[in-house]
Parts: sequence; C-alpha cells; structure tokens
Amino acid sequence: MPFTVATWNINSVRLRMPIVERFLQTYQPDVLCLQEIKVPDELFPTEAFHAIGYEHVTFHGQKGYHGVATVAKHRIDIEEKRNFCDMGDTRHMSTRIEIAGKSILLHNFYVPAGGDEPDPVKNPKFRHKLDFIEEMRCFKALSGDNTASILVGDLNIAPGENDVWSHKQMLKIVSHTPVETEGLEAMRRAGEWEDLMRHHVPADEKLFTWWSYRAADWAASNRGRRLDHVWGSANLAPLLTDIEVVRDARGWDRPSDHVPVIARFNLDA
DNA sequence: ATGGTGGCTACGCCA
Repeated sequence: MPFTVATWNINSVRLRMPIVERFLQTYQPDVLCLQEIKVPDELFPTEAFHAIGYEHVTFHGQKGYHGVATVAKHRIDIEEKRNFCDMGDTRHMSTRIEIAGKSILLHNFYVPAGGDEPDPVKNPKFRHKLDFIEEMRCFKALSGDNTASILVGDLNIAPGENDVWSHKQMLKIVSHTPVETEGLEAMRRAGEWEDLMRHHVPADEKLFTWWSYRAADWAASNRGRRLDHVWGSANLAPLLTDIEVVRDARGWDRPSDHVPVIARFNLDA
C-alpha cells in the first residue's frame, strides 16, 4: 500500500490557503504536516481542508506566531502536544495513524529559528534553540514490527555541507553553525532516527528546501538551505520509495519561503 | 560591511 507524507512551513496558513489547495489537489499526499500556521485554534480554516478531501484536521496553534497542523485523508488521533522548554510556544504535535497493519507515530516540529547572533550567552533565542534540540532527545524512533515513527518539520538547521549553498560562508550563520549541526546530528543518532531525505539524495548533492525572501532573484542566486526534514525509524527506511522537494512551489503566487517535501513509502514492501 | 523581504498586527517583533 502506498503512503505519502508531506511537510511544509507555510508561513501563515490562512494567507496561503490558495497554494495549500493547489499543492494538495496536485500531489494528493495522505498526510500533510504544516508549520508556522500563525493562527489560533478557533480560527483554523478546517472547512477549507474538508472541502478538498482532507477530512481529518488537527492543529496546535496560537495567535501570530508558530503553530503546527497535521491534516489527513485517513483518521489520525492526536497523541501529544509537548510544551518544549516550558515556553508555551506551539511548536510540536504528534499524531498516530493506523494504516496497512501498522501504527505510525508522526511528529510535526517547528524548531526555533534562534535569532541572528550564534552565541547562547549574548542571545537568549539561540540558547533556546540549543535547549530545544536537546529536549528533542525525549523522542526516540524505536519501533517494533507493527509500529513505526516519522519525524518531520522545519528544524531550522541545515546539518550537512551540501544542505547549504556555501558551507564555508555559512559556518557562522545561525542554522549552519557547528554547535547546531553537531547538536542536531547527535540528537538524531541518539534517537536512532534515519535522515530519509539523504537516503534518497546522496550527501554530496546540494539539496535545499528554503530560499530567503530577501534575494532579488531566489532562483538565479540559488542561495538555499535544507531546513526542512523527514526522519524515520529504521524499519521505514527500506520502505521509502521516493523523496520529492517541490522546488516549483517557491515560485507560486504569494509563496512561502519554504517548499513542500514529500516522502513516499510502500508499506507492503 | 550592509541591507535586502515578508507576515503578523497595529509598531515593533519575528523570521
């Protein structure tokens, strides 16, 4: 049975419903995880998702900032909304989906960006980001025969040399500093998570999911970063059939600065 | 070395 999961930092779900609809109608993922929805729960556009076949709509939002949502064609149940660093930010939600005889736990994350100054002493936002990725160690990928875990979202860190347009020029830029990239990789290995995007695209190939709004011509300069990720438990890695980064979406009308990433599985394999 | 754009909201904050 095919199973498709997508993740997308949407930077205001209400403003971007036209391109969310375009994406869902074109790509038809079973599940879509959104980040930075920037909407309180009472104003989430549930009906717009129902109208295009996404009957199962879960969200954890707040006014103005952050917020995650997971929408699906199949039934999903909320497992947890974890209050990371006791900050009251809506940056995580996990849901469970039962499909093809498996029980899949799906984590949807929006990791703090961390501000501009990569110094945890001078910059409390950077300290918060480092604390956040440490706390993420609480979620392990561990799984049995009939269970599996997926972790997706905007992790706001580009860990590899080819996850940024220039490794050398990015080393002191928040999102690619060694303390962040090593911290994220250590946490990923400690939780026994597999980086499924890099299972499909070799580590020596450039791979980006985000391009700044500030570039005069984002496509021509191509100064991108891989900030969005799809991780899975080891038993899912052999079932992965495809990873697709929908780069075109960066050029759609009124775009997010992030593009969708789609992971396709064959759960029978 | 600097500033560039965009989305909250209602002016500065955050990315």
